[in-house]
Amino acid sequence: MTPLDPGTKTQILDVAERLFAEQGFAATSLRALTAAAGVNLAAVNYHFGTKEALLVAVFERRLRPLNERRLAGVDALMREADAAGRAPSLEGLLDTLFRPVLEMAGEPGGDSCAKLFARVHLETEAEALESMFLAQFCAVRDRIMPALLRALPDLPEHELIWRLHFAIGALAHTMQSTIRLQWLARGKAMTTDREATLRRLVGFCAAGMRAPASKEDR
Amino acid sequence: MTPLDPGTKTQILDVAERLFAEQGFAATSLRALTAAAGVNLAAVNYHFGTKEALLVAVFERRLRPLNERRLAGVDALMREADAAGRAPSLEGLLDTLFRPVLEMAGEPGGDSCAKLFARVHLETEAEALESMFLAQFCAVRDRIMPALLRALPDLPEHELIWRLHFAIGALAHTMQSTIRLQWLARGKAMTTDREATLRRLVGFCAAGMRAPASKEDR
DNA sequence: CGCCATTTCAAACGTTCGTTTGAGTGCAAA
DNA sequence: TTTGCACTCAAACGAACGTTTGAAATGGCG
Repeated sequence: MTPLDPGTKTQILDVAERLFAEQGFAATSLRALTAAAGVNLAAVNYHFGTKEALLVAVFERRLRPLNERRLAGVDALMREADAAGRAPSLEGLLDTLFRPVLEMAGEPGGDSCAKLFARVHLETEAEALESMFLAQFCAVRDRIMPALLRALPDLPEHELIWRLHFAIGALAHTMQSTIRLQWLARGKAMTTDREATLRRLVGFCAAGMRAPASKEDR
Repeated sequence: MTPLDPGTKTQILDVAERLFAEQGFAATSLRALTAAAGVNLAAVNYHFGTKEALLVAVFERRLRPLNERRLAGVDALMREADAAGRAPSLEGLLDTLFRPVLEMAGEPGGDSCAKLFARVHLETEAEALESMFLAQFCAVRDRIMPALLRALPDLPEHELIWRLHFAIGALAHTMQSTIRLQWLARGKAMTTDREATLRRLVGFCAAGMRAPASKEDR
């Protein structure tokens, strides 16, 4: 195994992330996967144990650095805000939450993982996956929620939860694929530049989160 | 088959919609499906042809009346606006777009279909499904887009497309299940009343769509 | 009743699945 | 050179899959 050779394990992870994203977890057979990866069929079970454990490994490889960047971003924004004696900026927090996801989508293979991410975000393919997922995101949630509460001091917490829920939905739907967007545009060319997408997403969600709460819900 | 007996075909549709939503299409076997429905294994192939055709039938049963209600709603709003000589209300249009989905989720079995709907919205399980899907939604898109353009006359069309995309994401994520919301709330009880959810969703998306476009994108 | 079309049924079809096995390979340390 | 270990490989395992088949029910109609 030379430095250029990614190695069997990495090769499996790369192909798995692509095929799982394209066809879904249950619809992707280990035979097709290992054939596409150019490795032996038994290699998956040797290196990862089971197919389900492979799915968990695919996610962990991407999610760990992604959420670390998010946490570091929130911390930096909070330090800045504390130093200046003011609340953190809503746009800054949303940017910190969204940017690592869009940046991951720009890495080689990351676009597949972003799609897969959006998929599994609403599937319960594996129970082991669900627990890993929740563990990964708990830290982000617990760190960003107080920050958002400070950025939006007039918003009741349960309203903020709903709106963050909506914002995550907008992010997930954006990550899923650009096919729906293209369809929505009826063939009209759309710019899918990362910074522009991020700016639009942040702008949309920031405005939505700042909307005055209806008096029935206040 | 008495009037109380839903009949084999309906029974299959009901159970399929539930199981597909809970476990996914590929992960649901026809054996488990027919056993849960209390019908013979061969009944699916007899009544629907293939498993894939069953999935299409599951969707068509729900989507047709849903999109008819949407179209009628947009037409009514446009007639009102034309009669009064003003633009249609953005909140009204979003309500018309979202309400039939939330109402379907309130019907028996409709919650499953809403989940399934959100799932397949980002899966490409079947090619026949994709074409049925697009055909169903083309009419809605082509009818509501000009209405939204009139409600937001200052917004460039490509900006509107992006923002509608985000709004659909928020809707889809809301429909998927309340589990993620509960997790976000860290166990704090959340009201999931339909009208309140609708009001929040409409308010969030209306504010997001009305946000001034950043000068880079104008 | 007897006829016919529709529907149900148990059984089997061939295929593909995830996983296991045991022999074989290459390589670094002893 | 020999031992040990990490890894790869072809082959096979039993189970489960979607689908097909042909016979048995079912029920309305002359």
